[in-house]
Amino acid sequence: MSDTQDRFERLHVSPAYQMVAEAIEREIVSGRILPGEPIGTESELVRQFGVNRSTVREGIRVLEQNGLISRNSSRRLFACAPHHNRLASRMSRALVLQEVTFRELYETAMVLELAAVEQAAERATKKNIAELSENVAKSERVMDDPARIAELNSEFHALVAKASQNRVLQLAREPAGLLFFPTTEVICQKVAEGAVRIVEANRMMLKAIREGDKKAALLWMRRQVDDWRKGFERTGKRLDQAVDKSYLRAATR
Amino acid sequence: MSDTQDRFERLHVSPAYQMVAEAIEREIVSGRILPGEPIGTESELVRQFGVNRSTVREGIRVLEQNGLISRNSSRRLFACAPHHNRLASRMSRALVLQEVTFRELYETAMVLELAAVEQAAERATKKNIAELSENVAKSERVMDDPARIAELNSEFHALVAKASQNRVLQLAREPAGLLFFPTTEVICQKVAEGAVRIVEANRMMLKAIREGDKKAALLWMRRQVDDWRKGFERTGKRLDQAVDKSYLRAATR
DNA sequence: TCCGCTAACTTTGTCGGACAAACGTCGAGA
DNA sequence: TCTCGACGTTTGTCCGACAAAGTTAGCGGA
Repeated sequence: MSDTQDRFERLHVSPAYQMVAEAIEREIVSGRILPGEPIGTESELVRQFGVNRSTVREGIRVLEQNGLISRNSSRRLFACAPHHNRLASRMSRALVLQEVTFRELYETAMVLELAAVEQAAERATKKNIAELSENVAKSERVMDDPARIAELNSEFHALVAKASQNRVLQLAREPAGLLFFPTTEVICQKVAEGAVRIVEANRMMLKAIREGDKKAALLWMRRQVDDWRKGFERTGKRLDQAVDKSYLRAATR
Repeated sequence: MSDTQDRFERLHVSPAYQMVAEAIEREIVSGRILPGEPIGTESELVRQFGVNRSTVREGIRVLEQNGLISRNSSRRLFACAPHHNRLASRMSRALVLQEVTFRELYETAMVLELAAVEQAAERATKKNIAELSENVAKSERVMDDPARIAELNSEFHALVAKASQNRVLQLAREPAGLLFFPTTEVICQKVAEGAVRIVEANRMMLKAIREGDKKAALLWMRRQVDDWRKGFERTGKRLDQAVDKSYLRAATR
């Protein structure tokens, strides 16, 4: 047998559940099924694909995880355009499992946050500014609650990215942001003036964004991220240490 | 019945398949199961969790999509630290379905590629430089094949990001990169000197990285991304147009 | 003794059928 | 007209089964 020349290369057969997933995925990605449209019941899919319900259900799990389909309150299936935030927490988890260091996080956050605030100063809408204002106002009311400050600061930066009107940038900064900003809690606990400086910087960034003053916006963002590094080092940790798994809880909700 | 005060809030019961997935996820994320370690057979999991095999299999699909477990050649399950590349293509798809514009892509790519090349100039290892050199050499041999040039250029930028030794930055640029660089194919087809300028810029970036010359590295990167925009506009498309679904094929492989 | 081959055994992918709980619907009664 | 309950539908889960592919053990030959 083995003396005959191989004429054909092995053909790889996808499992049926994967073909089900891919078939539905194609319909959604191509736009033939629009976000919000129902996919049909499981039995319906069983009938259409001619496979068993268990098989259909495995395919559904795949698509659900990819954010391409979802179940509404009544558990019926419908298509949805995956919002990147859903995927960002997965990426954060990947980063932690890869044991990335705080330095990697810091350097990347610096680049992305600067870009975000610069574009925000250029394009923020009234609504964006209102959201940022409310965030700053809330922060000013909880200056002595490090957890709350960290949470609001995280939200502030997400809002800045949103104000940039650049969804690609929003996506790019999200995974790092999810890991980076929760660390400000520890810093606020250890460094007395931590919270004050954070909220001051945010207030100044808001002002700069409102006035369209890119220079000032960049200045205060840089100052805040720099502050983060100084504060971080003052808590006794080193930048080249890996980001702890404990930050995942905050990042993955 | 309804006149009695609500004493308890509705308790939300997760489906069994989800609990299976979460239980295994916890073990991996916490480090009690290390990447590469086997998870056990389906029957084994059936025995441990006391649920049906169909239920276990649905849980497995969830984890597989999250990149936390995988099947090796013999289809046995084992844990793995999700490599972000796996997730990046899903993010690219999310971006396309959100109909992000080429402008968003361009602006973000500019920021991220500049940061990547700057850090690469600072930290590239011999191995990184060898990889980059080989990439440039390959490109020089296929100057008249736009598809191949686009592919190699995409790889070049991925290698630059790798040379930055910053995995968070690598992750952040990947989704945009997957969509951005395939577009160079069309540009090379329409703009005569396109391929020449791309390869020249890459050659100069390689030189700058080898010499640790950040300034030059930044200059050539900026020039290449600027070139992209000019070339893009010369093909008759507008920056504010949404990224086409057709680019997904290249991005999701 | 060591190596290769065959025959079990195991595991995965798929199937058919089944049932309880939750949900939606629709008609009867207030 | 509005409310409520019976009914059918759908989902989540279970059981049992089988073919195909992979793995292991044992056997025979060199």
